[in-house]
Amino acid sequence: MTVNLPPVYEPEKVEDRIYQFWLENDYFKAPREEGKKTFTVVIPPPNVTGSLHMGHALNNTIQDVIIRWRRMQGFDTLWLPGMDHAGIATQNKVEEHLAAEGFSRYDLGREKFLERAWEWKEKYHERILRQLYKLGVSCDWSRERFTMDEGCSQAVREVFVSLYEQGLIYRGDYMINWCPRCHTAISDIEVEHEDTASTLTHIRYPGVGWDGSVVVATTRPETMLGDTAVAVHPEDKRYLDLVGKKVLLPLMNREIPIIADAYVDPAFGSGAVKITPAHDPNDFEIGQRHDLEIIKAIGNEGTMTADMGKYAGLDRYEARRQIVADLKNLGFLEKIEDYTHAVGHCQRCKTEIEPLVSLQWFVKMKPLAEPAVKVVNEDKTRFVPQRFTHTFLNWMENIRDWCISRQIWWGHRIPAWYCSCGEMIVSREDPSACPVCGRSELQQDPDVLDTWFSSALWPFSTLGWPEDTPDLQHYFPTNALVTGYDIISFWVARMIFMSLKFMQDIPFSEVYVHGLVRDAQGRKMSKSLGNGIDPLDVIGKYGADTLRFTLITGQAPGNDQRFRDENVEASRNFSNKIWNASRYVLMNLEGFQPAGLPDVLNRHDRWILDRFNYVVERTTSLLEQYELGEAARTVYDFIWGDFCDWYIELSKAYLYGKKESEKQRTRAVLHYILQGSLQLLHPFMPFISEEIWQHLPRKSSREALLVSSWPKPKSALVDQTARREMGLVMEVIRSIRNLRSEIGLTTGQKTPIVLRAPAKLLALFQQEQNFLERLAWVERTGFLQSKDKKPPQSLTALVDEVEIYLPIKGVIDLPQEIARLEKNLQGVEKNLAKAVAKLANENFKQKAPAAVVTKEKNKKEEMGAKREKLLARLAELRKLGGV
RNA sequence: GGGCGAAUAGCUCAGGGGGAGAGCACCUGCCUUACAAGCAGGGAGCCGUAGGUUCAAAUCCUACUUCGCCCA
Repeated sequence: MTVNLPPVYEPEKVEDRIYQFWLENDYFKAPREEGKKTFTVVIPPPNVTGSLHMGHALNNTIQDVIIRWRRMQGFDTLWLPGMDHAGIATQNKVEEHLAAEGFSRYDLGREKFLERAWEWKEKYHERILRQLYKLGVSCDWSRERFTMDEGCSQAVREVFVSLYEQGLIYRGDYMINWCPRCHTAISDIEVEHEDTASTLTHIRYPGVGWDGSVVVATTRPETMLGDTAVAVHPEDKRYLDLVGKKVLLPLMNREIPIIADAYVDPAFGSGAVKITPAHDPNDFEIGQRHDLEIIKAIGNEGTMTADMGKYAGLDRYEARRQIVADLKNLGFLEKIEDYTHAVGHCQRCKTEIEPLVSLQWFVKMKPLAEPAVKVVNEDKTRFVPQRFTHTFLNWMENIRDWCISRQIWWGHRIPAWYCSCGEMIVSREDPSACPVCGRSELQQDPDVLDTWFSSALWPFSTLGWPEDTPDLQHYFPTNALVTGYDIISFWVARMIFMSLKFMQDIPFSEVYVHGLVRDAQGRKMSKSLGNGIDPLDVIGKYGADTLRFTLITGQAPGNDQRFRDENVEASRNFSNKIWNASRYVLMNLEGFQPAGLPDVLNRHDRWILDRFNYVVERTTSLLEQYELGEAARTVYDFIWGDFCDWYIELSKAYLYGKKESEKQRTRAVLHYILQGSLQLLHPFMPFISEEIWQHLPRKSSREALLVSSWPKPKSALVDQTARREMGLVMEVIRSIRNLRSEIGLTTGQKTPIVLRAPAKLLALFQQEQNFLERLAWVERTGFLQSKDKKPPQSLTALVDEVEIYLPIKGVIDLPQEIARLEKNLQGVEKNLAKAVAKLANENFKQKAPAAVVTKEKNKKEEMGAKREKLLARLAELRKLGGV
């Protein structure tokens, strides 16, 4: 074969073609082979709101690494892709878009608005798909799903109706979080709390039928209009007499009772708190306990309700100003203090949340949460890293009922219908008539379900549930779920309890949790800061492999990472290194027919094979532990540090030499190692590895790298002797290079050296002479037995028992050489002292493992010998210098 | 207030009970026929502070400091 590859890797000429090649051959398609071990991952469906950001790139790269590796390991592998309709987020986007055209969703009406939303979905769906292709992910596109497609919608309806029938979904007036801008209820976890500088307003409520007054403090004076009680702690002596009496609510002139409730913190403020059941979650609960009236002071627009007298219709903030002013004028204002507290904001639009009481649908959480807690406690579903188990359990154990209705249009409409006779029908099929009165004019509930309701079913709805499909039987439960720690409670927790409820099984056995991708300064990437980096830009500039490798090597489980240009360049350089190493091998492989490893291998071959074998074992074990970053670094170190820096350099002596048998043997090993390296590399850098693989001579011409077999460690390749001997040879070469560099020799200026060593080691270096001279720019090597006389006028170095002499023509720079050796000696003495101290300790000798003690003994001997030699050498030099 | 994480070379970070690591940056020398996106060499760190466990602590435990995140 002829090889004509450019000396710089050009990913843009390779990646699209390779992806197309994979697609055309259906390599990503899960084969569903009966009896074969499966490995399933469902994608965290990206929102169809816009385009993918760096977090998606990380998330999908991690999944692809895992999936490609498992596929190569021979699992029946399914990576199921899809996207999420992202209710509020998408609706907001579409509304923004409409606003730019000058109208609102109400101008359009529900049906037309939904058409626009679907158009939006189609557009961004396409866009996201293209981005995923660019990233190189190996999803089974034939099984792609969407949370609002027919099957998923079917699943949603089945779950809703079934939970309703079991009393686990109910409709009721409860405290919810209302976003006045999105005009919808949102669940507790969609509220982001943020510490805000505010004020604490102290208001005096005068007694009714008794002398005196009670002072209450609030951060939200405007809610006082809806107060229906003042509460104190039952054991608070200051107020014992007052419980049961009444106060007059200023401005509204309403008489409200003083009640006792243990919720009240007697140490806070005056120990008395105003109770507004309609506008505070805790007050609401107190209101339930004491059967208090609920008076809505603030309506859905964030303005004061019609019953609020002169304040009716005012914006809540404006009302606050006026109320405070009025209280002051009327003498009810006690004082105003600065105060910092957490204020809830809408996750989507950052508007301040208004707690409101309203009629919504809820999922009763307690019965669903308990089994979920159980499976996690029993390790049936395992979080990696483990500490995220706490996040999950903490949330699950303190869970409140889940508000699932949303007052928007884009999403799964609630399958409840109302008849004018008062009947409510919840049904799997759209009802045509009221079962009670027979009327056919039924109104479907206008609300849609929380987006997370459908994503909670994702691991089984995508496999065909509620139908009992072959895919569902074969691929469920899934194996790994890969996601960011920010959505453990939103998504992971809900999948677990829904799956337990409807599949009677866990949805996945492992949850790999990754962190955020931040900018180079460690800030969160965000639109408002404008510091986001588009993964497509990086791919355009450096290629997808480079982006992937950067993200993976920056990845420590559960931790955030910074995205820095330097790291991207390092990865790009690595891909170029691989490219050029492969070029070298390929150039030397013309006419080569792979036939496995030769029977006779020399020391260099045995060394690199031993190293490779170790790297296979280590990489595999790191992947099993989800230590993807470490795994990638292990492969990097091997390819660059062992294969390129050493084996390829060693191989040149054979390939450029005359012996045909040596050429053949070396070619076989180069081929073997390159082939194996590409396999280890493939999950991380799929494109470049596949591209090179396609140029590599193979037994079968059709085979693609991504369906080749993941290497397995082989005990036959383990070679301690080669490891030890080559370790020594390499160390000696490094020492010679070091000596040469100390005196400023360039690679062109070759020097003779003399090695002095015990006979058995001398033999090793005589065998390696050619390589040593090549790699250390040596022109002549002299060999001396330990008993022979040392050469004069030389620089020296010591490796193990090998003394290295670099003869110097003319005069050595004595002071410099003495300083160098003294520094050397310092290090040796430090290590020697440590070893001696340890060995002098009886406890150490008794309690430390034998291997450690032996090691320490060897160290002591080695360091002792080294010290002797250095001292002798120093004495010599000092004598020469007359010091 | 409760929980979690981070603190290691100038920078960004791995590692993890027994001789301090990488990449980048920096210094020196090299265009050595795979690669200057490269090669060879080098300097550089009481592994946050204080205690404790241990024969042995950068590593495990406790407290503290600083920074960050989550929950109330």
